[in-house]
Amino acid sequence: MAKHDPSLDTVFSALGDPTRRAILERLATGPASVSDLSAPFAMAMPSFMGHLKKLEAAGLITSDKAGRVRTCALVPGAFAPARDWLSAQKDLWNARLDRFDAFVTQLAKDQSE
Amino acid sequence: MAKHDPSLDTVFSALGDPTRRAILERLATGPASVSDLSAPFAMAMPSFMGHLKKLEAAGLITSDKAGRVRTCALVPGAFAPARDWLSAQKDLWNARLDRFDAFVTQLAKDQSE
DNA sequence: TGATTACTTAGTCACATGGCTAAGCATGAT
DNA sequence: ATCATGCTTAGCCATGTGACTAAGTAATCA
Repeated sequence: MAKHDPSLDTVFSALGDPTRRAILERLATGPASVSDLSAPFAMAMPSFMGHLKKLEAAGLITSDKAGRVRTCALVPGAFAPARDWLSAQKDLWNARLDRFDAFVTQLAKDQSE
Repeated sequence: MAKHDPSLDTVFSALGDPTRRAILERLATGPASVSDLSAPFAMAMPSFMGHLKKLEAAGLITSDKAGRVRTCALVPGAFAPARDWLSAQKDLWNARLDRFDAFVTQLAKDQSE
């Protein structure tokens, strides 16, 4: 496990906001323009752009401007570091359970001798 | 997928800080007291307690005070909501890929006719 | 009893976050 | 050429975050 992966900071922080998660859920079904994305949200454009900026800074989305329309899309595999950290955490936990189990087993064995 | 799960806010936000992730990694190997946990960090006690408070508020850890020592432990399965959201996101993405694939296949078929 | 330990509370501070309005500026439509 | 659209920039404001010091409290040790 990486000691202090700075990308996890931005990724997890970006995911910690419901607006941003909703944007990602929307983008999972396909690319969309900024105004299309912002339509469901009762929020001024600059505020909304701030969220997109964070998602892009975290590497979760890309955006490209054609004419006056900026189109956003998910970056495939961008969730991997987050998923991996959570998996590694789970593995650590299971390893601990195994050690604990071995300890208890040994204890029982010692007592029966 | 839950529409706006507020617990995801606190969980992901809690994970967005390297100090807090390090605390969780340490706790995955077993429970520890506050001062044991704080030892590796060059940080004043109240600052460190703030992190523990956030982890506990997010439901990721529990703590119990016995005498003057507060012992902290991981809450097993507390990562599940975060893992689930990421999985659901991956599924959405794969569903989109499938649709896209079907679309391309159909397109090729139409052209060949 | 008195000192030490292990938090805990209170208060301060700098900066980040998340929202807003107002105004600017290309691009595309008429 | 003019106007509407789709961002974009700039600036403001309230609140939240993460750090600190200093002082307080309760439990244990000598």
